[in-house]
Amino acid sequence: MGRSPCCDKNGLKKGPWTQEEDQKLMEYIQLHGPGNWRTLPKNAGLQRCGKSCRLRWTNYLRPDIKRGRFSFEEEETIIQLHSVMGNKWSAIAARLPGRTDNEIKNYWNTHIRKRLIRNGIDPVTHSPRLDLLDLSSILNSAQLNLSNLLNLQTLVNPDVLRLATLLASNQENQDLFLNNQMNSINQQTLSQELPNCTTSIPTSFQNTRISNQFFSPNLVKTNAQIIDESNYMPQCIPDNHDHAMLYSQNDQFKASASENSSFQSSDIEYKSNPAHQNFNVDSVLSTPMSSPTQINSSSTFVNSSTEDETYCSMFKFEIPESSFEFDDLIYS
DNA sequence: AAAGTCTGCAACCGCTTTCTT
DNA sequence: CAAGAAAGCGGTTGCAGACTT
Repeated sequence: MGRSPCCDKNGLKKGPWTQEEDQKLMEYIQLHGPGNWRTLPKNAGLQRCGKSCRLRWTNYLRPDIKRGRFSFEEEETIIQLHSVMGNKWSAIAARLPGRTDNEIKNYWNTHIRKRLIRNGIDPVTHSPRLDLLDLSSILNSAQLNLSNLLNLQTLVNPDVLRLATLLASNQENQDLFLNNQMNSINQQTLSQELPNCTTSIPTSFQNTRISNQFFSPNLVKTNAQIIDESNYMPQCIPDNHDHAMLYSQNDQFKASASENSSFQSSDIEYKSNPAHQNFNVDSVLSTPMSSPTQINSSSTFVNSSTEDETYCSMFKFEIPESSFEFDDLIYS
């Protein structure tokens, strides 16, 4: 069947609306209400097609539209809903009173999407972009070298062995390995350990798991600065023994930690999200820096805000000496 | 200061879904 | 039930203003 565009007719105006046109449209709708868009332009004295009038009304002139910058809460809602619904802008807009689907779509494309990409998060899947992972530091490790892997083949996780065969291979294979490694550790090694999060668990895997399972409903977000910029990238395996990074697979949290913490409690500002019911930063900040900090669902904080719109949340914790042993990769 | 480039967003396009006759 | 119109929807475009060179 197909329909020709409603604005194809000669004489109908296109492009930005003038104040006079807006006024005519609003006055008409105030008198007659919205709807019947086909006849509306003629009756209202507008040289526009009905569709153009409808869009102008629904996206701009409607009295219940909230204008202005999106709040943190709105942005969090958009990200969370998008992770579930994808590009269903109207469905997302239905849960954000006063915001139109067009506005949310624009905001996503111009702000949120870019920020997620910048932070190493795939805006489509809301997962970390493992293609950005740099394996070089891992592979240069004395404990994680090729000979070790091959010598221990009877003990280690089969996925680790796969690494040995993939060392000279391409990035895609490396990604595959890491995905498998993460999944197997998440689902098998850690299943009995959580939610206590003992420090015997390889820290990076431990927190990847935690953030997904326990923190995602309680998003805390603020302007934040990464402590160690050089290490701010999606990374699941500690790059050395006293520093590790973590992030969640759905952009709910990102964090980094260092045994030689470069920040002190007094340096940290934090904001709590009202939606985060169990937020309790004091318990973390009161924990002596020298003692291991156990992570639990009520222990989060964020670094001080910066000019940059790099949003992230951070967990502070310490990694015990030599916590990341090669044995950590062995099935328990 | 001028030209070029980037960014944000309103508006449009065309396809799909829903409604009306 | 079918056909056509209206409305809904998501992707894309174009332009004004901001920013950079």
